[in-house]
Amino acid sequence: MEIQKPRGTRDFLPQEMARRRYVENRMRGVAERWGYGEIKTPTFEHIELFTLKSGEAILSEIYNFRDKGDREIALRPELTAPVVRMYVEELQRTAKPLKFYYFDNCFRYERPQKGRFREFFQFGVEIIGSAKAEAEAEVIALAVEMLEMAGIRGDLHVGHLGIVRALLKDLQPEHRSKIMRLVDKKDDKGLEEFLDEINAQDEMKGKLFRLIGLHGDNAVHEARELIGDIEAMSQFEALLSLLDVYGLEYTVDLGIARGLDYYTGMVFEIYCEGLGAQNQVCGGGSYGLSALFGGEDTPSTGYAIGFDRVMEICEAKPEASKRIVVISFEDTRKEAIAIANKLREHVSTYIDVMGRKFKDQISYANTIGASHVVIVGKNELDAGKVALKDMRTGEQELLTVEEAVGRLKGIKRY
RNA sequence: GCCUGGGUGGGGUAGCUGGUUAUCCUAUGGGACUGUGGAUCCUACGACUCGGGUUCGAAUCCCGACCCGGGCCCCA
Repeated sequence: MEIQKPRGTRDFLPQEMARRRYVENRMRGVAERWGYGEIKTPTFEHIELFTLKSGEAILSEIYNFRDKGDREIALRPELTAPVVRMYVEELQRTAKPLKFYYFDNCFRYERPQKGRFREFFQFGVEIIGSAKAEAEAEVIALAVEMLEMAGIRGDLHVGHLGIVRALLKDLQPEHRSKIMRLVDKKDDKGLEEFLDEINAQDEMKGKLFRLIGLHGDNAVHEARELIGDIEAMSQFEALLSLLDVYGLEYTVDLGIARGLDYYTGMVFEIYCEGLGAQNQVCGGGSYGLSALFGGEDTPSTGYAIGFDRVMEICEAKPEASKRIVVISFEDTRKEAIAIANKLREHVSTYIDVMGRKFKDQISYANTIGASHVVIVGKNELDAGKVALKDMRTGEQELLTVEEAVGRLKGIKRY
């Protein structure tokens, strides 16, 4: 019986890895230019980290196990919780704001689908220590630019939980959470039923439905009329005006909600075409998690990009690197290896390891798409030179190794 | 966890109203052409996802598992 990879995991071959690294590096470049520093956290954590954040319900979708020391361990299903844990554990007394980015694999026990795997990759950033609209706007702008660098233009939707929450402030906390979940699901019918069930006032009901239905240019003004002059409203307006400064296009959507209480205000999502049911490539918002993990309250904001979904739709193609193949004969193998080693200081160089004959070596060079071939034969060596052959034109010339290196270094990639 | 479509060599396929040795293309290894590539020829390798059942006989029909795709649920 042949062993297969576990369900929902993937192998990446060199061609695909080249694409992934290319996009990854472009995203890294953006993060670095914006002054964010890379961090790395463990692949596994104590399971409480994730149940504290998301509740016991996530256990069914988590890879967990008991280790030999009888600790309950989980493979990380996301990276925000580990980052905040790291902050609480060792960085609370450092200058704010802290700006981090990460790119790593995460694990969730879910049914695989298009754009959904059991091992998947997230590229994310967190900015820790600021509750200001400036931080929120920066994070959103950074997300958009990162996606643009990957060649992706999505639909940006921005909302603010504080506005809907203010409307619900007199309700019991459990009722509020339940309502936020229903809003997030866009389950209007369920929402209506639940509101009836708890005997919500008609006035509030009406306002709630109007709020979450607001979209587009006038959404903010209408929201202000509905809800009045509250702090969340002002901050949201401040945020939107900053998004204008960044030149971003966005849709106001107060229907973006989160059932979980640690979200503090701004939330945003970016959607793309071509992904089927998993059309969200990026999600983020402002949150307060550190108190939950035993630290001081620290406002933060961040996002995570679904890297695999980005790769699914992006057309970015790295330039193919040039490849050189050194070709030799039975009586010049050793000299050829030495020459190949010199070429390797400057260009990607192959040499036969199959004991192939001359003609088959050229044939192999052809099938792997070598741009040039360096022929090391007795005739050439006697003249102190090698033959450099351009595989595209077929032209060939006698050069010293140094001359050949110079020639190859000057060649543009293609 | 639910609904739905599908699994034939490494890749792509024919066969699938049961009946010889499972078809073809491609890729790969070796060889021929004995220091100049994509060709040609020879040769090798290599599959019915797995397990039950029906049958004289199953790639083909039935059931289950596994895997892949699409949609739900979830989306921290």
